[in-house]
Amino acid sequence: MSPSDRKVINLTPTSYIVLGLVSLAGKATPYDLKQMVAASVGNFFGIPHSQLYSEPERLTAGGYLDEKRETDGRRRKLYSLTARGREALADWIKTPTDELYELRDPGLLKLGFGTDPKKLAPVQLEAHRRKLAELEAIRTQMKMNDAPDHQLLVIEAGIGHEREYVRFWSKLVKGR
Amino acid sequence: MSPSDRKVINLTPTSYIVLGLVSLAGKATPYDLKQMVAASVGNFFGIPHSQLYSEPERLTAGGYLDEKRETDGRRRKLYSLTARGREALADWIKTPTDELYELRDPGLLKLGFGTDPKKLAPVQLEAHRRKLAELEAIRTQMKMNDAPDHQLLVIEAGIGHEREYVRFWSKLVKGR
DNA sequence: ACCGTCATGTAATCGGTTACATGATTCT
DNA sequence: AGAATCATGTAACCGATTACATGACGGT
Repeated sequence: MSPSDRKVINLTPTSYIVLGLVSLAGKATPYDLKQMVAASVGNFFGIPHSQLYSEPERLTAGGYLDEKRETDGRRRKLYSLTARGREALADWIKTPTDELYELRDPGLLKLGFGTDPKKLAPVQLEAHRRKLAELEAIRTQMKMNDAPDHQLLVIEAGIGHEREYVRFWSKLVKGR
Repeated sequence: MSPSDRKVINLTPTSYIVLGLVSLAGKATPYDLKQMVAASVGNFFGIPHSQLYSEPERLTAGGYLDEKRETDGRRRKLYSLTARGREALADWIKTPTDELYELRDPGLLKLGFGTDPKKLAPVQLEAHRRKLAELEAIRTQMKMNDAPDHQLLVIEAGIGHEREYVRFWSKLVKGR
């Protein structure tokens, strides 16, 4: 593809996730991405697998990724970074942001609209406890594998939040 | 509109926010909704004002809201709940959910992809401190206005999370 | 050889975002 | 009266979700 028919596309958070993961892997198929997402960002929000097929296509159209199809039976699509993609990713990574999170929490939403906390709190507490345990298991795993420090930190941030949630819903279970 | 040409629509979290706020207000214009959002859910995630025009239309088409236009000069649209809307909202509120949050945090994302924490942490810390102060101000305000307990709780959950963030980024500022 | 699960993809739709535009108040 | 801000809306586009579908592989 010549630079002239490169389509102008928008880079969304999802785009950077894909670029970042491809960068970590060197080359990746959508399925590889799916696995990597499940082990990392997927812990905090879901990306449907179909988007891990469409987003790389978009990024390829924009000139950020390079797509190669295998020639063997499965003919999977293999993506890797172009120079442009590498640069865009590096720029994004190195620019600090003061943007805050977006938190969509159906439990808190229902609470705010007046659901009975006695009914809701136990269910949420249980779910958050499970999630907390999951994250702690991941942390243990990462430590064993000598995962880089910054990745560990992200999981630890998640653990901190889950602890906070557990405290919060525990209070409500007890009737505050 | 007769029930037969009621369009089948999906109720998303946004739908319930609109239904819930209309319920609290009795009647509301999109602009009223905008104000209410800013004072509540808006603290945790943004809803563009245009959606507070389109979503009520969708809900009206689905038979959940009733739309009346003022006859005076401004001819604003006034929405109120239909029986169907009231029922859908009540059902949603009273059904506990074990669904967890979705957290989109650009700061954590960059951290995970290896940004320099020394650069990022101060910026994030500052932003979270400001947000924390905001939420605390809202809490004070709500207490003075005798806001219902459950609404206070939501803000307090937010405060808990902001404190956690402040702890987290503080550690990183200090170089951990 | 068959069956279940893992893996790989496409199509259609729709909610949500961005951009554009203008009318009504309020303040100086 | 003019400027600035508040308020109100529409239109176009696109990223994201849902649903549909099939191919490959591993175990029994």
